[in-house]
Amino acid sequence: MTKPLETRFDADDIAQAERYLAEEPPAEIDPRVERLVNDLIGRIADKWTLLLLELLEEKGTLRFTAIGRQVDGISQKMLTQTLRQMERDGLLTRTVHPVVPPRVDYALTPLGNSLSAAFCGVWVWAERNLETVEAARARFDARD
Amino acid sequence: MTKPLETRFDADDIAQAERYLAEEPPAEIDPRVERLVNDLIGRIADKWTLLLLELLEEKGTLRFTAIGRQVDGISQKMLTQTLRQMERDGLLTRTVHPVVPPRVDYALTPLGNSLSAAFCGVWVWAERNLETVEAARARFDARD
DNA sequence: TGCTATACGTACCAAAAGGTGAGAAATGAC
DNA sequence: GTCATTTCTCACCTTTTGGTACGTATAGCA
Repeated sequence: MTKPLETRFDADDIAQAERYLAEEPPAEIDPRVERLVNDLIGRIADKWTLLLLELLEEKGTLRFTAIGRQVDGISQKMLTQTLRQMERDGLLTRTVHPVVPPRVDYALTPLGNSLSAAFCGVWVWAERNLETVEAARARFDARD
Repeated sequence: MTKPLETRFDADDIAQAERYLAEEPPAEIDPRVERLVNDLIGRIADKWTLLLLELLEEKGTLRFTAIGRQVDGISQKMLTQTLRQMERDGLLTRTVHPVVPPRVDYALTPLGNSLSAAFCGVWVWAERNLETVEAARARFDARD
């Protein structure tokens, strides 16, 4: 996280996340739907996806190399792959400007913004409980 | 998801998630902390961790084989590995009963519960936007 | 005297994920 | 003419991940 949370999540994002949390869940769940949801969770719960989501939420529209420079440790291959996947899932738009050298802009869609907002609580949790987790690990590793 | 969300997240969980969302974020972030948070996110944003978290939140205390039976597709090895990792991170407790045959109970700690609550918004998002994502994929795959 | 049940550890192997480096395509700067 | 620029794709290789199968300990039961 390069900026405080308020830079990345505005009042609307937080309001939407709260609406999600307050909302009535569906009464019964089709096992077929269940499988698809687990599948979807498996897809979006990916390190690079999460980091790109966060970055684009914070910075808005960015081009390929700019993203690469700002996400520490990502290889070009992973960047291309993750962006393509997110585009396929409808999380971001990819705009190719037919100029030379090529210029491609990436930006979150409303769907991408809503996912980012949904993850807001997880980021906050991670920030708040970082030390607790570190301490738990130290304790675990210490006992024999 | 085998049960509606209200089965897994009670009013307290949701209230806590809302408190997270409403809360003031820290003003500035140490790059060292940033690295650790990204690291932590990478660790918990794992398919099996998420599914175990969900299951234990829903069912409470469970023993090893019971978990294995209820999480579709997990191998014994992955189950052991994921449980051990979660225990190390302080997300769950492992209680060995010295009986024969052995009996080991797993249950979430308050920290585990809070993480589960933090993921509440993501589950809701996945449920609500499943069809949107599927449609986006179909559209993406269709255009040559 | 086997046989079963439970919760693993471990060794070996296959599959998947990911890194690296080359190349492609077109144009403006030198 | 050639060099850099940008956004990739592709092929090759290494690393990581995960599956399978087998071993272990021990009390109760037939």
